[in-house]
Amino acid sequence: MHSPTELAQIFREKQLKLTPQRQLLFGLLHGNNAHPSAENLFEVASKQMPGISLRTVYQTLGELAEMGELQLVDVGDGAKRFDPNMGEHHHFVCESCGSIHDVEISSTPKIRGEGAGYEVNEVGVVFHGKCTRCSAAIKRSPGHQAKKQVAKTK
Amino acid sequence: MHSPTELAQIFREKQLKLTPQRQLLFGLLHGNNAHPSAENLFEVASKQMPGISLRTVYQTLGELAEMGELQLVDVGDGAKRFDPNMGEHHHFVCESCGSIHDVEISSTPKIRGEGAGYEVNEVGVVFHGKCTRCSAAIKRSPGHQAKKQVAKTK
DNA sequence: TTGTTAGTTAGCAAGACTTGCAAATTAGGA
DNA sequence: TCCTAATTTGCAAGTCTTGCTAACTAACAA
Repeated sequence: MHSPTELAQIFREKQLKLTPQRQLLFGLLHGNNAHPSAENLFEVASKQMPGISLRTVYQTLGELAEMGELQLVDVGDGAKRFDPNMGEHHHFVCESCGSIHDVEISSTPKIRGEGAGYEVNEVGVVFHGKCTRCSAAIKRSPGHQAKKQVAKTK
Repeated sequence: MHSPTELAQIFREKQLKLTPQRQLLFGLLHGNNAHPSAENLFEVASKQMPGISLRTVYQTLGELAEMGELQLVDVGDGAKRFDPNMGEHHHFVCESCGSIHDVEISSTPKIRGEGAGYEVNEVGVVFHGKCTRCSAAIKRSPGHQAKKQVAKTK
């Protein structure tokens, strides 16, 4: 996604208003590689701007996604995640702490037997496993699990 | 997933009862490659057994999934899909009609730069595009889209 | 065939995540 | 400073799923 400054420019050109809520969110999202959900962002935003509405967060995220500034990531835990990294990449989901990491893959998989005739526009790859931190934590203290960080009971 | 007969055997061994509801669902799922949602199955089941509860469908699907008889597929359209095909395979989602197809891939993608040290347990690959039928339909009548089959407004 | 009981089903309420709607605000130009 | 279209809010409502519990029944013994 573009920088907050560039986004301001883009919004101005589109006759969209540069509200404090939007500016705050631009800042929170820029360079954010934590793959936050709308709720996550709302919590953080609320600290800097008490009173901001969750509805506004959803609204803004939706607009940015529609403008191609954000990528929606769905790891099947119930809530959609927003990723400002628009470069081609895939995701690793830690089944222990729930964290999501951007990863690159050696080569994009292809459907075997092209006879199928599918017209592929996009390929999504999601790895599930244990992240470096959790994997190490388990080795350190067998029998114990790292605490959930982004835990979701879904 | 095992055949209805085999499942009956497995359930018996586990002291689980062979209710008509379960037997009906075993039959509806066996060999089903349509990737139905709980609601989908409920609709079909209701025709053969009016009065069956959606709650029961969820319950049974959950049990089968837990027993490793079903695979949960999430294509991000809101509802979980159930796939009795437990063999290693991936999915193609038609963005035109919403249908989901099982596909095999030429080679499982790997995370680039193993230095990351992730412990991968599972890799999910989802292709998005147009299925053979929809792709052909578009060529036949430009400007028109095939009707949604498994449409979801999510 | 009947009785017993642990396992099941059916309903309904409730929870999580989103979105639609309408009234109240406000950014930004005149 | 004034105006107006764009925004923000709060709340209701919708979708998918699960928790809870009373009523029911498959499975087995007598």
